[in-house]
Amino acid sequence: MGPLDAYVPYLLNRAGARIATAFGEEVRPLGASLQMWRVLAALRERDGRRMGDLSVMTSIEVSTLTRLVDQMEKKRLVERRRDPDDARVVALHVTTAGKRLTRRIVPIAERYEQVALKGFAPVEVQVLRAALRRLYANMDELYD
Amino acid sequence: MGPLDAYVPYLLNRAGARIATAFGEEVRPLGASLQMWRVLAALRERDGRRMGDLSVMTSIEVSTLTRLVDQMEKKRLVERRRDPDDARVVALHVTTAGKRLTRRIVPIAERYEQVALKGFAPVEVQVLRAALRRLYANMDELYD
DNA sequence: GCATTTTATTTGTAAATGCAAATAAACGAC
DNA sequence: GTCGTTTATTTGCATTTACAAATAAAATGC
Repeated sequence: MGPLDAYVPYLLNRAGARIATAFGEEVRPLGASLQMWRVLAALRERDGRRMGDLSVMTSIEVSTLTRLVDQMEKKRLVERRRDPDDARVVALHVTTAGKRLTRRIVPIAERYEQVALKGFAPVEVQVLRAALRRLYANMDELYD
Repeated sequence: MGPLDAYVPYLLNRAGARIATAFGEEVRPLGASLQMWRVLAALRERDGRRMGDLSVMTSIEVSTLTRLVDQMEKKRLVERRRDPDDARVVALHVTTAGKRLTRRIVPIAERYEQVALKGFAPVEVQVLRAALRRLYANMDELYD
């Protein structure tokens, strides 16, 4: 193996860690955390997702997610609702306060993406997105 | 903001989390963790790095790193040595056992990169590396 | 050279995390 | 319809993590 800074998993982690830390600091004053934002963002796309699906989407372990959602419920950002058709599943719904907070974070998130991608041509961004999706899908195969 | 799976920080985190988890499971039977590997990899490149530099390189918070190094010392993988010229700094040195473990992990790490990049043309890999470095550097500017 | 500030690491402590076990509901076989 | 199995979520508990304060040594100003 060559130098560390040619090792893709390293570069990936390093870039991800830096964005995550910076973003987390930015949303803390709003009473939110990066992980909370991930949940809100997933629900913004489609409300009423179940815990398990949220766990997959956000890459947050289910047990961690349970406790994170506990906090978010205390803050009245989301609401747990038992699925009437299948009482095992819990669906998460964003409250009005949750939507308000989401609206405040969205522009911050947009700005972060812009900063991260400063100097990238639109094509380059597309290529990067495609590469990251592909990389993720490749790792999938290890789970069979 | 559009769909989540077009949001680069999301794609970045998702891909990174998946590699990290899978890799961590793989090295656990060897008595190592992903974070330990990061330290070993950084020292493989240059032995005797100081704690602060290791923290930056590995994206592990210094206080977390201290405790991680405690464990690694207990396992006799590394050794702390005070710098004789500047008694504030602690330099980390890999032991023989540490080198042995490193040699066992390197092929696993190589395999993981190969799996992650399966189907990528060499040029595409280079473009990805460049993009990730650039993205990291862009985030740098937030720290001024 | 002494006091002040800066730099490097560690420690205290609370919060976040992850695995495994527990709970609870639905499904399937019979 | 009951029993064993699978699926979804939560809880118990030990580990990891991070922020802030503490320690300790060097550099700086005077």
